[in-house]
Amino acid sequence: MSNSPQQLAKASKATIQAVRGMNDLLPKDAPLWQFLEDVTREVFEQYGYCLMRTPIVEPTPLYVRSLGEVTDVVEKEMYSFEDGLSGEKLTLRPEATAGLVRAAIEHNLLYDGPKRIWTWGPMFRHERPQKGRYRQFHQFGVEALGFAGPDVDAEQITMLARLWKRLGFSNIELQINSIGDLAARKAHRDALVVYFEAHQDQLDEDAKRRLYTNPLRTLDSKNPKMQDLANAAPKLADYLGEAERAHFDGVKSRLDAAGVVYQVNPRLVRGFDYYNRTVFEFIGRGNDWELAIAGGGRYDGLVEKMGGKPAPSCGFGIGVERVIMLLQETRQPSSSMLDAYVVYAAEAEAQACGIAEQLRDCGLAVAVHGAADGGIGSFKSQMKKADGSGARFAIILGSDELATGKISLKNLADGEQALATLDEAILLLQSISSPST
RNA sequence: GUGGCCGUGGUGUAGCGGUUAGCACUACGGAUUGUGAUUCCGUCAGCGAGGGUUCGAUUCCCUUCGGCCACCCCA
Repeated sequence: MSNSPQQLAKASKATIQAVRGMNDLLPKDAPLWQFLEDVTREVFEQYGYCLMRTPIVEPTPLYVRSLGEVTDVVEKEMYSFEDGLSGEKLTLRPEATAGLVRAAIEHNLLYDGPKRIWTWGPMFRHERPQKGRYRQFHQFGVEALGFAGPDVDAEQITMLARLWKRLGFSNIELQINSIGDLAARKAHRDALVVYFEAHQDQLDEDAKRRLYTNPLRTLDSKNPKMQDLANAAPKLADYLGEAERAHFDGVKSRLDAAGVVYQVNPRLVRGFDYYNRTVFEFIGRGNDWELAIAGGGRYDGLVEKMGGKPAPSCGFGIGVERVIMLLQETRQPSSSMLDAYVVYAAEAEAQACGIAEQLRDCGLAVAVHGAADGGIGSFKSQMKKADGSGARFAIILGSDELATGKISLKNLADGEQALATLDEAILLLQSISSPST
C-alpha cells in the first residue's frame, strides 16, 4: 500500500535520500574515524585481544534468546524481516555480543581455553534518531569469553581508561555496579514488584507501566515524586551473596590498584537480560551533551544459554559516533597524507603521470592535478590546488623542466623551490615522508 | 514509539503574501610572460518534497521527508 504506482512515480522524481538515522561518512570526517580505529586497535592488541568479524545479519531467534524477549530492543527496535527468497526470519544485528557468542560456539573457539576477542562494525536499532543516537551506528565490541574471575572485568575497564587517555579525553566518568547473579536479581526483582504493588497509589504512569516489565527502571525515575519511594525500595546490594560481593570487591580493588577512578552507582543497570554481576558505563561529556560512550559487563550464563559449554564472560561496546563527537570537540582536523602534488603544463601530461607512478613505487603518496572541466588550468590555479591539497611539496613539470630532464620541487611550507633529478627528488621526499606510509 | 521546536545556494544566515530572494564564507575564473598569501573584480549555486488556499506563495494551511530536543531506551 505504500508503493502505489502514483507514489512510485512521485518518488522517482524526488532525489533519493539516505534512510533516516543512517549517515554517510564523508571524506572530511574519515581521518578522525581512521584515527580512532587505529588507536583502538593498537590498545586492544596491547591487551592481547584478537580481531574477528561476524555477519551483520543473523537469525532473529539469536537475539530473542540472548537479549531477552521483553527487552526494548527486541520488542520494538530490531530491524527484523523475512527473507523473501528463503522465508528465513532475519535481523540486522542490534549489538555485537550475541553474534560473537554464536560464532564462538559454532566454531568451537573455546575448545582450548578462554579467548579474548574484539570486533567492530555497524549495528542497527530502530529508534527515533537524535544527536549521538542513530539507526545505523557503529560499535567496537570486546569480549573475554571463558574467564570467570574479576580480573578480566577490571582488565577491560582499565583498557578503556587507557583508550580514553590515548585519545586525549579527560572528562570521562566511570560508573560501576554489581547487579548480582540471576538468583539474586530475581529475588530482588520479586521484592521490588511486591514493594511497588504495595504502593500502587504512589506510582506514576511510567512506573505502573513498567511494574512487571522493568521495575528496576523505576528506581532510576526522573520524576521527583518517585524519589522517596525509590529510596526506600529494596536494595539489590542486600541480595548479593558472598561470592558476588567478593567478585565485585575484586573488580574494585584491581581498579584501585590500576589507578582507575570510578563511582559505584547502585542504580546502574543494563538493557539486555544476559548481564550479571559487574556492569559498567563510561559517560562522556561534550560541550552541550552527556552520553554513555561505552558500556558493558559480565555475562556468565550467555554462552551456555546459547548452546555452548558454560563459559563465564565479560564484554563491552563502544559507541563510535559518540566518541567521534568528543574527538571533534577536542582535536584539530588532521593534515593531508600527501607527500607531493604534481603540477604540469599540457605538453608534460604524460611525464606527470609517469613520474607520479615512479614516486608511488617508492612508497610516496602523490596526487596528480586534475580539473573539473577536463582541462588542466593555469599554473596559478594548479598551485592553488596543490596548496589546498595539503601536500608537503609541489612537483612542477613545465617546458623548462622537460627541456632539462629535471623536475622542479617546491616546498609548499616555506616556498623554497629547486630543480632536481627524479632520484634526488625521491630521496628528499622519502626523508620527510611520514613513516606510516 | 509519544510530545515539542525547526527546514532558504556546499556552509552560516536575511527576508515572510507580489523582491532581479539579500549578505558572508567557500568554490570557480581573472588582475601582462609558468607559481600558493592578502587585496580587488567577476561567475556558479538556494526557498527539502507533494498537495491546498489565493489573482499571486519562499512566506498561510495540510501531508510527507529530514534534523534537533524531551520522554522512552541506550552506544
